Amino acid sequence: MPRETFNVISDDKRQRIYISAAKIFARDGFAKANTSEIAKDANISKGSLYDYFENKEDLYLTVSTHAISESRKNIDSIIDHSMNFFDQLKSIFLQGLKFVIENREYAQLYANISTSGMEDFAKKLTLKVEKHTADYYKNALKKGISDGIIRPDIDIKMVAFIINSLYVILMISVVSEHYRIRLGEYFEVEDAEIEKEIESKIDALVGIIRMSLENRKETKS
Amino acid sequence: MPRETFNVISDDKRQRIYISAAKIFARDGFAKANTSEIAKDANISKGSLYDYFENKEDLYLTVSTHAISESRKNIDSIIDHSMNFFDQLKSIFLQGLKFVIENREYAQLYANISTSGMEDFAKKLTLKVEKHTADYYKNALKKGISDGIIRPDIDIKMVAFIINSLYVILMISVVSEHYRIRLGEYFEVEDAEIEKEIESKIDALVGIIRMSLENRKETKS
Amino acid sequence: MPRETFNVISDDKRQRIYISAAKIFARDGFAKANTSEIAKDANISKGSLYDYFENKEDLYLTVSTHAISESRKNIDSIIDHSMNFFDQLKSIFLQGLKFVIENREYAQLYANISTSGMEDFAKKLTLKVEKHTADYYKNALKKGISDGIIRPDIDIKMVAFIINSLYVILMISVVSEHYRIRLGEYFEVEDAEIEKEIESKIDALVGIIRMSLENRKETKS
Amino acid sequence: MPRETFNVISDDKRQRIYISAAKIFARDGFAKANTSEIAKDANISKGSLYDYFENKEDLYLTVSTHAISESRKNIDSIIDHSMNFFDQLKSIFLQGLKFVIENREYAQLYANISTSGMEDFAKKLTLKVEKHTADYYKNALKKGISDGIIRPDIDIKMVAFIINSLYVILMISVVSEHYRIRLGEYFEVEDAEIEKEIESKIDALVGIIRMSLENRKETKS
DNA sequence: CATGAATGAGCATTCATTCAT
DNA sequence: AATGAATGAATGCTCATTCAT
Repeated sequence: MPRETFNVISDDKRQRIYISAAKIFARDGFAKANTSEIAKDANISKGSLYDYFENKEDLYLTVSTHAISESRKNIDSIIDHSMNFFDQLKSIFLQGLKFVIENREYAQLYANISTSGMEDFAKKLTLKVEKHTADYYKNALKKGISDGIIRPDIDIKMVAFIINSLYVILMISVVSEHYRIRLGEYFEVEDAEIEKEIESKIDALVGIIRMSLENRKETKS
Repeated sequence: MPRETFNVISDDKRQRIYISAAKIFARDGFAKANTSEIAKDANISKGSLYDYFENKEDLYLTVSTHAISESRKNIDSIIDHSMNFFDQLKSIFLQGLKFVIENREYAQLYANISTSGMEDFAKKLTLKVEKHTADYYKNALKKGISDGIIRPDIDIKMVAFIINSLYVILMISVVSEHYRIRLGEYFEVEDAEIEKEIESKIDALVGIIRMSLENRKETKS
Repeated sequence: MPRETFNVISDDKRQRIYISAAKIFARDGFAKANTSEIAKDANISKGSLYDYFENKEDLYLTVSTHAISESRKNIDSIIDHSMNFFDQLKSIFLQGLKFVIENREYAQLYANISTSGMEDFAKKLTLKVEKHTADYYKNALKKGISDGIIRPDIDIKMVAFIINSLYVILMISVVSEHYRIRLGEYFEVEDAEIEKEIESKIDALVGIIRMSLENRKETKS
Repeated sequence: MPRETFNVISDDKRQRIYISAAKIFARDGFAKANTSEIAKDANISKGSLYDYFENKEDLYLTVSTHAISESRKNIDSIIDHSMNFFDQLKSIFLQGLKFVIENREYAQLYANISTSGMEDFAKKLTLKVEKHTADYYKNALKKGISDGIIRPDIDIKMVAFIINSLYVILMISVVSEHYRIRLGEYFEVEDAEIEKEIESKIDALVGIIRMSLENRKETKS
């Protein structure tokens, strides 16, 4: 929904806008964020911002969509469908963690969509994000079953939901103060160690998932 | 942190303030919420609001703390430590769902703590909420192990974290537009059916958890 | 349409607002007028202005309605229905002129309603102003006819329209630069003498009207 | 005052600018009108507009002058100085009405000059418009007197002023919401019938003027 | 000559907070 | 203790005008 002009400007300028808007929206949330500050931070004028976007909401939606799209591209780029499902999972969790650490604002923008007052944004953004991921998990599970490495009696929808829920919570635990503190409490680690802790626990987490899903007959044979 | 006067006023007035503030903060989020509207909705004057609370943040903190405390009391009241762990889990999930449906605002207030701009609130609120829950799960798991119904080789912290994460996501999926849409996509149901869907899936979810944790030797014997 | 609060404040403050708003709206027109300047000029805060009025339009409408109502009250107060119609006319024109000179802003507010972009205001204001005046003229003319001093064959509606049109143009000629220059050109006088010129010509104008309307039979008899 | 470039461009482009600017200034008034919209409507760039005109005011002045000049040319073209004065009057009113109906924007531009905030414009525009008309009426009246068809005892300046005032009000009553409503109230007709009503009343209006001015001796003889 | 992206002063309106009554 | 009028900083957005291309 950004105006035509936004697609015409230099890549550099467009990037600065993405970065500044992501940073400030991520830090302050939609309502508190200040469009003037975003313009100043991106080193453009307020007027230009409104040449590129219809209004604050349009800017927010655009930058959030961009953030989500980048996150997805990042994950998609490392998925190897020929890999064993559980190895894929591990790659996804590790790569996701890496991306979130390097792009905290993007994860925060994602987290904010679930907030009060963001219902309109959720209606416009959520489906396009989640459907892709849900479909991936469901298909990968089906394939795992037909490949004989996953138990055929699982509830695919439920398992997909559970796996992605754990992914979401882990990633948000990097960028949200609340979830950081919560994770620190569960794992009994200091704030500064959260990222390392998460990374070190991914193996174990995928192990638990594997233990629940793996086809035992397969294992025995 | 509310002023002393807040504890002196009639229970009815205090309740009205809790209800109105919860409703409006839950609907709009902290930044967008309007203190005048809260005062009007609670049928008190703006001046009184500022007699009871230092500022908007104090009001928010107070009402959120109240909401979280109510949620906890509700869960605690139905926990029966003598029950089988998995049955306790099922009770907790069902009771939590019921409470969230009846007190959507409370769950929304909880969800909002994880938002951008709420870091200060998280620092003040999160620990007191999560520690209690984390401790419960860890102790219950330990007891399950010593009772022989839970495999002794599990990572207690991790399992506690996973179980509560699923609880949190399920509850937030009732009240957050984003998570509702997401859950609808995973389970392939319409928005209107979300609550029923969650309720109907709790059995299966606890079943999966049980399958992963249950002590097989015990089962075999 | 002003808010309740506007009726509650001190008369002095209310007057200051009327005066400042009338002055600035009259000087700049609706679009160019600055609400901050009005507040400052009235010695109140911007916030208060918006406590009293919903928005700029509401303020404009309120102050214009007040201006028109004052103008009318002023004329009504000197109309003596027992007087000869032509003498009434003369009183009205003279009194109107005096009021306009002393309350230029009020006349300017009236003049502005006819401007481009003021259609919405006209729809809300015009009828209530003009109906009263139109009715007065029509009734006074009817009475003049039945009293035998006005020719019975006149087109009452047309004559009422003509008389009021001349009144309107004369009054606006005091306050509108355009109409001042125009009147100066017709009467061949300098700008500084406009008011005196108008006053001195009222006799002649009413004389012309009388000449057109007076019942000649009556005169002859 | 437009820049030289404005006289160099194609007639078509110049016309488009006149039409678009007249339309938008007439609709919104000077302050509210948007130069970007005018440029877009005229199918030229904003930059070009500022190549042709110094600023918004220059554009306004130029287009208003053009509008007034067109109005005058239109009237002048049908005046037949050899005609009886009252027949000339009738022609002028009828032709003026026709022109206003077909060129509403031009009449609105004229009407707007009398508005608050337009004083500078009035100083630059009014005289050149009104002097021509005032002179015409004064001369025509003098000729009428010397021809013996108009009473020699009239106040020529006053009569010229009155006649033109009625012309002005009638014409503005077509294009100004305020004056339309007002006229509708005096003549007791619906808005949709205003134009027809004015046309049908021109005969009567000129009749009244004739009755006041006509030389009775002439008539009797 | 023409273009339209860029600028930033300017403005209507909101809202947390204070304080006189 | 309660009230709600008063305050003014803050903010989203507009638009006349400029200027590099």
